[in-house]
Amino acid sequence: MKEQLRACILKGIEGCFADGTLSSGVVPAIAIEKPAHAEHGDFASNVAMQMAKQERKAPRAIAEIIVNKLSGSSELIGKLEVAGPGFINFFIKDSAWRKTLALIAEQGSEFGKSTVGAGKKVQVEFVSANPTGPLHIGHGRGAATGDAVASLLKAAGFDVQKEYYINDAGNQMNTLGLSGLLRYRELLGEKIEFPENCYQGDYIKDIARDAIAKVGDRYLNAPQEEGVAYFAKLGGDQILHGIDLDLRDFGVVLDHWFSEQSLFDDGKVPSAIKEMQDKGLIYEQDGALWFRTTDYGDDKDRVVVRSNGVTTYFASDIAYHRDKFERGFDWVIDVWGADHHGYVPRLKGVVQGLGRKADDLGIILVQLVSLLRDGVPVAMSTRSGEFVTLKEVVDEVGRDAARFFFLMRRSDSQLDFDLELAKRQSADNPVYYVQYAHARIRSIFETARERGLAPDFSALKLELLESAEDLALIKKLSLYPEILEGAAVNFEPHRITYYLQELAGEFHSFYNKSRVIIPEEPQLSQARLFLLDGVATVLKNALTVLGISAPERM
RNA sequence: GCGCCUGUAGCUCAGUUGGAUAGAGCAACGGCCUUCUAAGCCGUAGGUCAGAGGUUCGAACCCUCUCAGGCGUGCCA
Repeated sequence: MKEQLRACILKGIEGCFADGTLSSGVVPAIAIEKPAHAEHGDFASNVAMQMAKQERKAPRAIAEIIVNKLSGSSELIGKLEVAGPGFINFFIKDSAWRKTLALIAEQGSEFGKSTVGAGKKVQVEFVSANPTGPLHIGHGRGAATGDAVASLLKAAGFDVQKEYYINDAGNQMNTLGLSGLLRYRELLGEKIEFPENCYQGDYIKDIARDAIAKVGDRYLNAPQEEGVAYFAKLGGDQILHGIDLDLRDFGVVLDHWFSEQSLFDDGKVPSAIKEMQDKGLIYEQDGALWFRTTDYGDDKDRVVVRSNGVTTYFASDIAYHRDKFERGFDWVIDVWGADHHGYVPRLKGVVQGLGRKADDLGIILVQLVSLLRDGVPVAMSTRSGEFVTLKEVVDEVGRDAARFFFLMRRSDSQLDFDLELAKRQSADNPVYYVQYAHARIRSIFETARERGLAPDFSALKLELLESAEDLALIKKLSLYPEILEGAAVNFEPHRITYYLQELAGEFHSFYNKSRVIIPEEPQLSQARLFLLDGVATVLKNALTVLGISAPERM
């Protein structure tokens, strides 16, 4: 709708140049916005104000000229006004709005999707939690965000792959192995002082028990290194498997799992370091190798290989991101916890060092989640192992509510997640509010059928949809495509949750004011059924893109 | 110290990338079910957009400074 209008205005201005009513010949970028107040029309543009300088005329005068040119020139525009300091207000004809409904019916689940992505290859990497413990609620927000962004980008026409990076190569794996080994020895009767820096959670004991079942006491008296290696492998595999299951229960299915260790096995870490050395981006000092991240705006250079010869996590990251681009991705997106924000400059530096643009790497920072129960904070401490896991949350509130709540806020603002609110089945709870709208519509169709009013959209009289409520709903529906696209390219799934609440609200208002099944007015009934079918389609499309179900009945 | 993020109604948050009289939900108060799902709707009230300057026709949004909170600042991951 906006685009059509934009083309219209452009044609009008060019027309003015052609007949001499305007003279500068310079057309500014035409901004079209949706005014905050209905009396300012469906859309408004400030082109006249933008042209004022070049034209050497008062904005309102320019606006008048354009309005004269435009009036009657399009079947889109019903009424035009010059207002305020020089705005042009556009009132779109109702008939033009109603065309959205036909479009929705025609496109169905495709409605809202676009092709801006043009098939560009994008990778979204998210969660990527260390395989040293189960996913907690913070990972849940990252998972919901990454998954939603991936599916938004897909809807915007990108070719998207979802990847999980497994940090299976650092110190933490030794710690995991040691934790397992100690619990194992403890279970076999040894008295153990369990170190504070080991993983405290009970899942470690489960791993130890599993080991006893598998290998008995084989590692009781074996050299410690062997035991640590064994438990690192066993624990890592089991925990990773559990993570995959938890994610699947949450509705998240990764396309690819990438092992950090494989970078070493395939020699990709040294070759990446060599490339950077050859480019002069890595230098030696104090026996260590440093990457010149300060060339790219970082506070200080960063160590890649320590003086003891061991590579850092950063070295793996260089190799990993180099590998991503070598796999042919045009655009690489990382979803991180906001506590990693300090890594942004150095990784942007790496990407540029690889000969890419800084923007070829997109980074989404996901802020902390505070868990509440009826407004009271739930105590959480990762150190003691008393964290709340994603699985516990999903089991308690359900997948749909959990996903919706995680996506309700901008990812870089902190999130309060109230378990009791998420479970509540009332208007307080936005998930149910939205889903209820969908179920309600389906229920109306059910009732219509029972009463012998079979939907028949072959001879529609859409002009009967003329009430304020009818049109408000239609206008809200026609907004969906641009909302979807904006949410995708800005990595902002919360725009969809807000839109859903607005659309559901518009529907509930409609419902309380308008009747759909009216025996004495079959044509209006059919038109309204057609309208509601469109509402249900858009509700479902938007819920689906967030990975949330649209129930038929509640 | 330096860097990043945040500061909008009592609470939780939006604000279409600089537009017209700053919005929604919750909480509060008052109404609406013999009618297609009350898991719903309507109304009332609520604001120094942290503060101070600046940029311009126009600022919650851009620039500078100040204040408050969070995070980061390792040859850990």
